[in-house]
Amino acid sequence: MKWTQTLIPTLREAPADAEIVSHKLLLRAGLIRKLAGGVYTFLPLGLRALRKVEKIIREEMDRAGAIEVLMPALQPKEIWEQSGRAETAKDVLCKVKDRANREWFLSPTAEEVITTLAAGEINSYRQLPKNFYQISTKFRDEIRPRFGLMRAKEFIMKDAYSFDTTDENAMASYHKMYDAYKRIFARCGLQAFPVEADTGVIGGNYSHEFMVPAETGENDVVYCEACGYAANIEKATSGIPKTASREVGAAIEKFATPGVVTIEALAKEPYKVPANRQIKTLVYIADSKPVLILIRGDDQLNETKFAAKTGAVAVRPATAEEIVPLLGAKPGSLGAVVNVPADVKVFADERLQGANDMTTGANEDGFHLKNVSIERDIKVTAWFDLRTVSAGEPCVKCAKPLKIRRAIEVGHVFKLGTKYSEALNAMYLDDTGVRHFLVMGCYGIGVTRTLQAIIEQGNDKDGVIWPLSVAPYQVCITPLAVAPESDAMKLAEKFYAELSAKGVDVILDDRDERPGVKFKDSELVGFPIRIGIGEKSLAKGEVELKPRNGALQAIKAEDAVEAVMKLING
RNA sequence: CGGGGCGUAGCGUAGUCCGGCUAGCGCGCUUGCUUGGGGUGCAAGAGGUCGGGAGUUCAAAUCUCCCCGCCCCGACCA
Repeated sequence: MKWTQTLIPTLREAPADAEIVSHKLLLRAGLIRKLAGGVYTFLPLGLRALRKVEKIIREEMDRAGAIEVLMPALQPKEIWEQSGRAETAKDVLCKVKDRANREWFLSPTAEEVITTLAAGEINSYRQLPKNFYQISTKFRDEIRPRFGLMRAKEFIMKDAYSFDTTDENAMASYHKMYDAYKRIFARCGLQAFPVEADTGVIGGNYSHEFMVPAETGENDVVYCEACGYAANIEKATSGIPKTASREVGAAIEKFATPGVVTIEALAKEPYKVPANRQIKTLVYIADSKPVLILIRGDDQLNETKFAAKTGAVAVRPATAEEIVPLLGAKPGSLGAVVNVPADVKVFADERLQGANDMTTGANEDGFHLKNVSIERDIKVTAWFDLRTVSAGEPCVKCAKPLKIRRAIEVGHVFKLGTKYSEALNAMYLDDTGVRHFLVMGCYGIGVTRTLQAIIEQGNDKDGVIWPLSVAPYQVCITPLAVAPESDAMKLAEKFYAELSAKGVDVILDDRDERPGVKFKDSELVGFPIRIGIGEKSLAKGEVELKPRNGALQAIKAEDAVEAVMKLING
C-alpha cells in the first residue's frame, strides 16, 4: 500500500474526549473515528489490525475443532422469553420494532439462537461433540460506554458454543477452548492470564476470564504469586480466619449510642468497640424482596457473591424509606437480633460463624446491643462467603499473602450445563435410545476490546508499538525523497515489490513530507519495522533498519530485504 | 439512572464570573517562496448558525429557562 492512496489521518493532539492512552492512540494513529458515544468507524489501518486479530482467532478456533457459522444480529424476542433472559438481561438489550410492531433484540450474545439451532439439527450422540463459533457485531445498551472500544455500545465479539453428551465431555470441550484462548492471546502478543470468575447473568457453574493486566482495566484480580491462584475479585476467596470466639459472656445488653451511625464512630471513644467486634447489618432488595446481610464490621460486602450464592437475579441496597418500616430504625442502628420480620431472610458471612461478644444495632435509632452471640441471638437463614477479599490476606490455597491488580477482561469461558438446552428443549438420543439434554459451554472473546488491549499494553511516548502478528502493516518503507526518478524512491519501490512478493504487509510512505513528519507518523502508528532510505546513508550504499522497539542500524542496501525477513521470521 | 464536568473552525484551546465580539491563538488545510535526516521558516488565504431552541437587553459566546450531545466517577459486562 502507498501511504498517499490510503487514509491515515494522524492527529498531533488527542481529542479531548479520550482519557486513557490506548483510546488516545486509536484516535491519534488514525485507526478509528467516533460516530457517537460508544459507536466507532474503523478506518483502513484499524480495520487491518482488527482483521489480523480475527484471523488469529479463526485459525486457533479451527485448530481446536470449532466450526464457524454466522448467526443473525436480529433475534426474535420469543426465544429470549423462553430462556428467561428477556427479563434478566433487559437492561443491556437493544430493542427494535418492525412495521408489524413485532419486537426484536439486536444480538448481545447468541445462546438462544445457537441452542434453537442445536435443538433442530442435533438429534444423536453420533453428531457430538460440536462447537460452533462466529465473529460478529454485538450490541449492548451499555449503561455507560467508556474508553473507546473498551466498552462500546456496538462491538465485535467472537462467541463459541459447545455441545456435548455429558458433563465430563463438556469439561473436555471447555479445556480445549481454555487452551485455544491461551494460544490466541499469546499470538496477539498479549500478556493475558486466566482467572476464576463469576458466571453472572449468562448462567452456568464454572468459568474463567482471561485478563490483561492494566491499570486502566475495569476488573480487580486477586492473585497469589506463590501458587498461581488467581480469581476475579467478584469470585475470590481467601484463607482469612473466622472471628475469634470468646467466653460466652453475659446476656445481651442495650446501650445508648446517640448520633452514632457508622462502624468508625462506634469504634471510637467512648464506646471503643473495634470494627472486628461489630456486626454490620445491610438491607438489600433481592428480586424485589428485602433481605438482611450480616458482615463483620471491618469487612465489605461483595454484591456479586451475594447474588451468586443466593441465586438472586437483581440485587440492590434498600433505601432508608424501605428500611425504616421494615426494621423500625434508620441505617446506622440496624441489627438482626430483634424486630426482624419472620419472612425476611438473614444471610450471614461465614467469617461471623461462631462469633460472640459482638456489638450490633438494636433496630432502634440511637441504640446498639452488646454481648451478642450470633448463633445464640440471631436467626441466620444461611451462611455464605459474602465478603470481599483484600490485598495481603492469606491465599486460600497456600496461605501466602494475596495481591490485587487491575486488569482488562478480553475473554471469558463458561461451562453452561443444561440451562439453555432445558429452556429451549435441545436434546439428543444416546446409544441406548434415551433422550438427554445437551450439555453446553460458551466462550467469548471481545475482539475489538482485545485490539485496544494490545495498544494499552504496547505503547510508548511516541505512539503504538504493534506486535508483528497484528500490526496493520509489518514494514513501513520511508524514502526521504519521493520524486519517482530519485535513487531513494527507486530503491523504496524495489524493496516494496520484493517484500510484497514474499508476503510481507508493507506500506510505502510516498508522501512529499519532511523526514521528521514521516518518522513521527510511522512511530505514532507503530509499524514494527521501518526502512529509512535517505541520501546520506545511500551515498554509502546503506539504508536504515529501525525496529519500532529497538535501535536503528545501518545496513547494506542489498542486505535489507533479507534482514527484514529475519526480523519478521524471528 | 445518581454524582461531577464540558460543548467556540478538522484537532487542541482563549474569551463566559464582570454583556460592548468585527470571536483570538496554536496545530492542521490551500497557494507561493523557503527548507530538505526528527512535526522547517516566511508570507498570503480558506474555514465559525460560539451544541439547539426560547427569553431578558439598545446590544448575548457571555445572563435566564428548556432541550440535545459528549466526557469522568458509581451500578452492568466481551
